[in-house]
Amino acid sequence: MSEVLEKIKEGTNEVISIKDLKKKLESSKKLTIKMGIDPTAPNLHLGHTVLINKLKTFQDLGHQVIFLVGDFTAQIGDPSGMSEIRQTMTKEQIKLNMRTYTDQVFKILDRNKTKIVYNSEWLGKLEMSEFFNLIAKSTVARMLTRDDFKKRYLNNNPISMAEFLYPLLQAYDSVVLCVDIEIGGNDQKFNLLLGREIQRSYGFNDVQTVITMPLLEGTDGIKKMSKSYNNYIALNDSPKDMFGKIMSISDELMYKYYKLLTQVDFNSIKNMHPKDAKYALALTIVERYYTKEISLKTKDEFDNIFVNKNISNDIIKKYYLIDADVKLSDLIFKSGMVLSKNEAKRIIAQGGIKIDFKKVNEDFIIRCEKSFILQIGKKKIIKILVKNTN
RNA sequence: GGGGGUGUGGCAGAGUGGUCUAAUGCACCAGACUGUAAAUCUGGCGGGCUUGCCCUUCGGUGGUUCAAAUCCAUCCGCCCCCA
Repeated sequence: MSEVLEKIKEGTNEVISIKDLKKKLESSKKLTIKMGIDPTAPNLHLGHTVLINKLKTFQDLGHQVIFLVGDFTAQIGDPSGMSEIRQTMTKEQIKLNMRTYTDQVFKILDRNKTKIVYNSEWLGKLEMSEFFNLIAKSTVARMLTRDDFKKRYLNNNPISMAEFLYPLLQAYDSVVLCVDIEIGGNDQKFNLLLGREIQRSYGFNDVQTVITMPLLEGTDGIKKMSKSYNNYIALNDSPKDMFGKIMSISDELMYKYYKLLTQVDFNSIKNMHPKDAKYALALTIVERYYTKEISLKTKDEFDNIFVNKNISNDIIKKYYLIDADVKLSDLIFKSGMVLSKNEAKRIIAQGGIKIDFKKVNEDFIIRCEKSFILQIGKKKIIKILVKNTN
């Protein structure tokens, strides 16, 4: 039993409370574990996998895992950690995002053993009277104890009634689903704890155990991984992007990623050269979401491009040059790799353009004689194919 | 309902008639150095071209003025206090 408990506790930020959890595990009842994600972005990313992995632990122990898609709550917007009012999302946006979610989840969880639910199923049908019954169970003062609400309130920043009530809806999910354990990110702590209180108000004898997981920083190493900060590594990023993004993180962050995303023993990597350790991490992650073969191939490609400066045809984007004469800046703009011609000119002026691996300046004249490789900065590489006019 | 305040570039935040494409910081992009690291340094960071000029931007609209982010009117958003 203590072995199981250790396994569950591993990597968590907090378990509230351990005593609860122990009791539940000892009851040998099949427990219901919930984790919810609002489909506010089309992709799940590695940050989410920290939670999903923990869910997987419970699944492997034979418990019932519920993956909750917050299609209803997404319309309101979780205010957690937000310093400003959230844009509400339309049903269409949400639907679009939801479509890709479940497949991505099953890259980790067992499809046959996972229950997927959508909270619009019950929240969408909630009677006004029942809704008031719910919100009567908490108080304004209680809500304002939440740090981000308090900060916003003190800074005279707006808090909409909708987001103010959000935590109650999440708590209500736990009531409807009779959840024994809820898993969430560290920033979810308030919402998760409120779930306990609300369950109690609804007459639950045993309220949910709360497990919080540390937040995974994004590739910038500062903010939490999130679509809105554009610092994420998505589960359906191409192997090349996934590999590249991991290689570009700082060493310090790499060790955190090891801790939160892999089971690798720290002792086995601490003596490695950071670069090699990072290679190993990138390989591990890409392998998990693709295959070993793909991960190895991706590494080769990566080395080819960035170490050997040797680019093979099948790994770069292609662009067909049709016109006979094109200015360099126009070509760069037309290739779609920059947003404006001015930007193209700027990059040229700053020496950021290479053609066939040689730096070129603005006087460079493009000859429509043979195909060539165009590099814009370090990361954008495309091959320009000269269309044969005859 | 009454009173006060506020709205500036992706974000934060200066600017209260011309010198404003708008200080500064963050973010972002490029270069140098590297391990496509990080840190640091340098440059850039609205659009267009015939590179010197043109066009567009300070919540929206209208106005005053030779000249408006800045003044006036009006509308919209947001915050606070009183009820």
